[in-house]
Amino acid sequence: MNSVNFLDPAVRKMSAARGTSPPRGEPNTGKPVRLKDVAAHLGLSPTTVSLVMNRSPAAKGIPPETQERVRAAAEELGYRPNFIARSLRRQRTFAVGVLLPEISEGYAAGVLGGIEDQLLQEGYFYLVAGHHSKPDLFDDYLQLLTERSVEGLILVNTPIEDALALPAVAVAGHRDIEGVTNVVIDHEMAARLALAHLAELGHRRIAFFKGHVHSADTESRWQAIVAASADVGLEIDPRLTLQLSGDPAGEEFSPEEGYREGDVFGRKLLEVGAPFSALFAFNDVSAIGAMRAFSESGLRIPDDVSVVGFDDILSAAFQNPSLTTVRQPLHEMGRRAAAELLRKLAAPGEESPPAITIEPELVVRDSTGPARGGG
Amino acid sequence: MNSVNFLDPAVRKMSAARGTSPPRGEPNTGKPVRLKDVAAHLGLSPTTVSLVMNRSPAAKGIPPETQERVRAAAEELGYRPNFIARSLRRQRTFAVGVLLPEISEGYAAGVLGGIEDQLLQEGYFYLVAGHHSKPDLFDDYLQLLTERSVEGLILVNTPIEDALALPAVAVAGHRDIEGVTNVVIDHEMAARLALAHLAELGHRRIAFFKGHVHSADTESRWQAIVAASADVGLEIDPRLTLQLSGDPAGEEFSPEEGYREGDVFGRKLLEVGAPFSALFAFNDVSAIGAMRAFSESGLRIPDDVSVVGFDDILSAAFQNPSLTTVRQPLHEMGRRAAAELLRKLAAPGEESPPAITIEPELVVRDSTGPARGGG
DNA sequence: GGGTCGGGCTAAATCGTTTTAGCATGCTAG
DNA sequence: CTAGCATGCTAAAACGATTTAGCCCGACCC
Repeated sequence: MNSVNFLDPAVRKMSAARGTSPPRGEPNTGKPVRLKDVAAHLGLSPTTVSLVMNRSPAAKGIPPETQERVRAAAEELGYRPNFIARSLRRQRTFAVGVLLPEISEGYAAGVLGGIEDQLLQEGYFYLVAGHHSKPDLFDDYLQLLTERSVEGLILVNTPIEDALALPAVAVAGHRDIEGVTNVVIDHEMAARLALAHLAELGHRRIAFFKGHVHSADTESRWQAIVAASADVGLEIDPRLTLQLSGDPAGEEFSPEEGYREGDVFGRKLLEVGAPFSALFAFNDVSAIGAMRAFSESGLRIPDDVSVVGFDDILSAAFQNPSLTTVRQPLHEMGRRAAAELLRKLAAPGEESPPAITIEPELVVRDSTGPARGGG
Repeated sequence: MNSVNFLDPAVRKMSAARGTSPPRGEPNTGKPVRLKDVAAHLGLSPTTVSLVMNRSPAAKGIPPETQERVRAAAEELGYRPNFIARSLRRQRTFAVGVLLPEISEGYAAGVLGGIEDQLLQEGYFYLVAGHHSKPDLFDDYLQLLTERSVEGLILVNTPIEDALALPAVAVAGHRDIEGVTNVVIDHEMAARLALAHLAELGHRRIAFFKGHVHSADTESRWQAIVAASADVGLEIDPRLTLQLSGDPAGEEFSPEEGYREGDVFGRKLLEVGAPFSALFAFNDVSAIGAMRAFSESGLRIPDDVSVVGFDDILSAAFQNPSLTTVRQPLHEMGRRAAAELLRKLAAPGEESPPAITIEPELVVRDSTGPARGGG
């Protein structure tokens, strides 16, 4: 555990940086070079070569001169250790499994990007399985990943029932599972950021879109909004609080649907008749839909109504006007999830936190402005 | 090769579907069950168990009754073969490597989704490495992937110099590399679709955004546009042809930059003074930027100017007006790339096509309409 | 000169499979 | 009675590393 060796990613990184690749000129002779070949070439035993290459503490008995010879030969022959063989012997694969609905979905792709960065930086690889939200595939892929000896799991937007046999971290996990750390956004902070911003602009009557009942985020975020409203002295008008219906899988519904829903609910809001000068939507797509509805009703944004979204999807910046929104740092969430998993792997016994909260960020753009008159 | 065995993905799929997981009630007893354990439990040799589990042709000598006993025991004990050990022995990993700039970028994520679907369907996994367009990382990751014994490579938007030691397929490959199959979009068809659509609406004077000089797509698409224009009898006015500058890495530049560039070039177009009734942009982000510039100059879309984009990014549908665009079927391109790679792996000797062209699709939305008056 | 110690290595077991080569046993054919 | 041949299995050698337990040799000590 405490030995510095070649299997250790840190050492791998070093040797990679050192350019251990075979000399430019020499063509790759058919078969790869094995440890045995290097040993034979030097008239030494594989043991010796292995000890030297891994900088094993047991190699301290081997004189520096021999060590140099070994390393030179390895370089010359273009020796690259076979990771499979190593994994088998060491019972370590330096690989983790990632379960997610599907990659093309914006949310998961963003998180995956963060996971990717962190893992590769630490010398790990990962295997991804997209289950398209079909629960029976969860188990199948869990099996396959386990067969492949992944050391841990990251679940993105993947609800599971039972405890897992491997260390795991969940992003947007919808349940509390024993031993699984959840990476969640700090809803209190998100609500505070958005409401403080609107309050500062003079808005007093604010409309809200609540998320679908089945989404885990809905309740915690709503409670945070209620609390933050009280803090800044705002009253919430139930008539101006609309619950989106969306689809049962939570974030899974298609952007188009969410957009259309925002449009529909934006109109509903106008029909209510109660005055409001701002909308805090549950997510960007519904905010964009609502903006369209408002515009078509002749309201100008932000002059007549300010709109705040949630997520900061790519197109938020491209809207006209561009959308003020609470950014979920998806990349960061992926990074943190990966980092936490690696921590668990490194310290198997230790207690790990049940949740890691990530700070959202308010991105102020052009869809919010001062409230007119009474707000 | 022609034997049906347990390592064969097809067989794996079967057994996975059969629900070979350990009985619900029994808790996972610490260590996993090995082949040897099953053999010991039955009083048979590991050989026999292996032959049966793999449905090896050599198992024909083993009576059905024994085979049944073996399978029952495997199921009962919850035996799952260790993939690592298998990979070592068989010299097959059923894994491929994917090199791409980064996942969060819309293009690569879309393609990766397609790769994912196809590979998992065929029983393969994949290892992803994001090189952030740093050429020195290409080699490093290539090394790491090779060490991990991937069987082939898929390069997404990853320009390489030399031939590769492994079977490979490139998506948006910027060069012709010996032995690497390129998956490319059918630019001729794309140009025909867009221009026919505009011509049909009566547009005669069309402005164009050309891509950055370093992007591989730029030249082929432009030539396709020139050819298609001739076909429908349109003349191209050089004054209305603006070359985007973007960034050297081609598609790599950030959406924000692309958007801003579209805005700037949209204005430039208006300053030229030559009349035009439609714009065919190089991609959606520049199209969206240009739409903003046009709107701000008091032009109405599509009444005064029609705009056609390229790519069909998520936000194209959310624009106001929604953007008519030529869709690059990224998912499909990923699928095809993966399928072609698997084909190469299955038929090592065979010649493979230097390129696979994918058909784009015109998505007509609200940013295009009939040309007014003279077009 | 015998014992001990350290220096410089190596033999062999191991990880969990697959696969080749072949060993008993019993039956049949000649 | 014996060669030949199924039948039903198994021993053992891979695959390519890591790692434990020593081996051999010379120097040193007393």
